[in-house]
Amino acid sequence: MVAGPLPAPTGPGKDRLRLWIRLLRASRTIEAELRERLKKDFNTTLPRFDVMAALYRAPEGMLMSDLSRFLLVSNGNVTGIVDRLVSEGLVARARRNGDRRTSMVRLTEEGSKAFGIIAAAHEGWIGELLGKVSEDDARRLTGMLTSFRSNWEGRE
Amino acid sequence: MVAGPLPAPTGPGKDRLRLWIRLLRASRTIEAELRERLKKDFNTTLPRFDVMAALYRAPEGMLMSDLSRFLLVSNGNVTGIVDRLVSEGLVARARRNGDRRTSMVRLTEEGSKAFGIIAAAHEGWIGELLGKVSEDDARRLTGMLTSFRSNWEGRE
DNA sequence: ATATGAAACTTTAAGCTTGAAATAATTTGT
DNA sequence: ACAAATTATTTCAAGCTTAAAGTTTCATAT
Repeated sequence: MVAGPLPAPTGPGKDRLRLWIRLLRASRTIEAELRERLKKDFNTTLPRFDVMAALYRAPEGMLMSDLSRFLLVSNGNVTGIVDRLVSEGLVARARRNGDRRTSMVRLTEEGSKAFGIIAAAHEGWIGELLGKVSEDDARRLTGMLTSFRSNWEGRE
Repeated sequence: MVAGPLPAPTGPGKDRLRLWIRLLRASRTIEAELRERLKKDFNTTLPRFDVMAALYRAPEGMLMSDLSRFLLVSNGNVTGIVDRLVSEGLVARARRNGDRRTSMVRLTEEGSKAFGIIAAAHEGWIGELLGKVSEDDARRLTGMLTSFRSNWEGRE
């Protein structure tokens, strides 16, 4: 996937292939940097951060399946990450009266406080890592990616 | 990381944060689709495909550390993936005369043939998945991401 | 009421991923 | 020549990830 810059293929379809390779390399590069900083500065991981970010935006809580859908990862995956966050006291599962299959997952007070601090650092990092992208280009790129997403969501 | 579309934050730095979120969601969406197709159609995985793609471009072979650097993953990671490819007969390690710490890793004949077939399908998939992105936007986006990369490489 | 099926979640097995520690071979400084 | 540092790689432990199978609970249709 992360194929290379050297031979510069040409021909129909190659432009999109090249775009994909660049996209993937850019996101992997940034992801790797974020992982490292999350580990060094806050002793946490990207998946944990992702889950906490989702929950932070949903004070009333989320179902496991909501988290899974929102984060684009499998059910079983979320189970493990939430288990660890619970054991660290950052997240709580609350059984519901209505449906005993489900539980509302939400940040604890401690989790919310911790996330606030990490999120502030995170936003600063992104500003730094993407600093060379002009505000203008950032908006334009975002627009293109958004239209990609809406096209995509018509699928499946 | 994969934070959401809903509240649409505003303020300085938010444009870049939003860009990053879109970038990550786009690449995860495409990656997930590719994984699934690689599994279903060829019973292989994205990491294996990545390694084979790198080796395909280097008929003379690559060192483990070259692979690691090129693919942006850790050393130990490459060891495992290559081990599995070797056990499947798709890749071979060749001890070198000069430096007995290293070995040249290359595709076997079988591996090269297999990769050719998979790569053709892969290129078709990308064309399909990114089909809604105009050639023009594709080139522009690629350009922006390329300049991001060159800025980045000045770091560390 | 009760079987049938669907939904929400967890568990499992296999593989991916990292950072750190361990091994082995080469290079460098003296 | 030889100790020390460096380089290339593997091993290890912990955690992430998926798809598939299993469990429990709920909804629906007789």
